[in-house]
Amino acid sequence: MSEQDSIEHPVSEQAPRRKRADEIVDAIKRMIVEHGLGPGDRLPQERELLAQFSASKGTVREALKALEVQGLISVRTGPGGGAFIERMSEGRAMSLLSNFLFAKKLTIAHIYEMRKVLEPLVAASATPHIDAAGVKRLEAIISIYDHEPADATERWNQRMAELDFHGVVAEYSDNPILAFTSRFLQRLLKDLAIAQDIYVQPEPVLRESGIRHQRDLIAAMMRRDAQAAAAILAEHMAEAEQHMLLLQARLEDRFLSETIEPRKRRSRRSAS
Amino acid sequence: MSEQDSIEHPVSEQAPRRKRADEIVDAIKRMIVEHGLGPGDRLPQERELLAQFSASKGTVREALKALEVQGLISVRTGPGGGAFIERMSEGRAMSLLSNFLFAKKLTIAHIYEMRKVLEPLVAASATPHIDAAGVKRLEAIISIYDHEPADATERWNQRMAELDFHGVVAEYSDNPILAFTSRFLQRLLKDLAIAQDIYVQPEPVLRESGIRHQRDLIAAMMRRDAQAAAAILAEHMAEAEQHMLLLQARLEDRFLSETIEPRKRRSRRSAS
DNA sequence: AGATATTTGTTCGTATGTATT
DNA sequence: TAATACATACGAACAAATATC
Repeated sequence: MSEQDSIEHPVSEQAPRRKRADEIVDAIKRMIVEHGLGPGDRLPQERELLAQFSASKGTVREALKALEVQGLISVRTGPGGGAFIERMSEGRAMSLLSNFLFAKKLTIAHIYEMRKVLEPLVAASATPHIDAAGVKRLEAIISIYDHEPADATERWNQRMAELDFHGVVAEYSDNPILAFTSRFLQRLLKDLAIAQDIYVQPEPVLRESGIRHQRDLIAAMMRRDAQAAAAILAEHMAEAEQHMLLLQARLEDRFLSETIEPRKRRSRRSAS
Repeated sequence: MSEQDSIEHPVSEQAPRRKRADEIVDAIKRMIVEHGLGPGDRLPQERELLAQFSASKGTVREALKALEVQGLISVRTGPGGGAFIERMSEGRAMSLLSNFLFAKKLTIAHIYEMRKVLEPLVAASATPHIDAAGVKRLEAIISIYDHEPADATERWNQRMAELDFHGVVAEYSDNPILAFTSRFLQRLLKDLAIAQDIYVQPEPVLRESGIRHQRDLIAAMMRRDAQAAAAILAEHMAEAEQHMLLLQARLEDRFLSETIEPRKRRSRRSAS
């Protein structure tokens, strides 16, 4: 059942004896596309599904749970309730993806390697579509961090807002996969443990420079100059990367000097 | 249960009455991290979980199903069987993500907008790590399409192999998120309906040029010239994009001329 | 190869919870 | 408030898969 999603190569690899629940998952998926069901439409209720697949409640329920986790349906109780087609939220997609990347050890360098080339693209593709409301939102976000933070908490909030700034820009991109990737990278930065350490460090001079870049960006977008917008973001990203890597290096130095043993093994434990 | 994954804003929105099965999902997740369980380690068996959560079999099975769909565990029957920690496969991660992007209407232009900047990056980051075995694999792939295809099927296989070429290069990148994104874009191209139409069209001169680029790339990587590798791929991608957009335009022309009505809504679905 | 023990997979009947009217 | 329509949860019994001897 590893790759039962989407349409795969019909290699017909001698039927690995699928489980009933997984068959039902696929059957319901087919039902959805065949009947052209869209968000908000309702599937047959449990009773009917039981009859249709001649399966028991528990089994059908397992199948529905699987679809729910994939973000394809949501289930409501009560009269008129049942399973309804959903469109997967971006947040859920990101959570699912995070589970995959959790094992791989991502670094700030990895993330910025992509942001350096993607954020300029995002800015350029958002430029034709930004409007007054968008500009207003961007300026509201800037106002969160246009002043010295009072304490560590505010400092942290300011760093999060800086990332949100780029998230809002991405909302105006007409490229869905680019916008998603950009925002996902922002979320990874928020989650990365090392980044979290960095975000509570006082920053040297980056803030003024960052804000200047962002105001320049807004101006460029308002005069529909996509090329300029991209150039500004390229510079901004290069600067941010430098800054993050520098702080990271400092943190690691401090960590090493505080540590006695050079390598402290993180012994995975087994329950067997 | 929309966003119970990872740490979300603790807005404390008055306990939306979580479902038992979802509570168990979270409890097991916590159990995994607290005990530091890694791939291959086994969870307690159903019987024990029933006791531990004092829940019924159906309920814990629902929870296990949810974890299974998320790629976190897999369940085996028989003696010594049970639920085992898995590391999510790339294929599964891509399937999950596809479900999210399915609703958005992606175009070839969207995908190549990203590939143009990402593939050069991939090539550069793979350059220090490619080895003789990798070069051999790449050359084997090239040999699939270094000649005129005999029929439509072979033509299609050749186009798939061209995409696989870049997938293999990505395997040697040291940037996990970059490699994943690159390979995901390749998969999207394989799946995109329009792209599938294009791939059965005879190509004009692109093949020789593409193969030349790829041989140049191999040479650049072997002499560890990351910058040259990136430059070659930038050119290659620009050419491929041109080619795809041109063929797409031709297909659309043909489609329009065959159609009586100027705008024939491409209704994804009929039955509703 | 076959028997057996172990563990998940499925079913059925029933009871409880929840939202609509 | 009560009736209704639906999902949610429980428990016991049985079926199927698989490792071990």
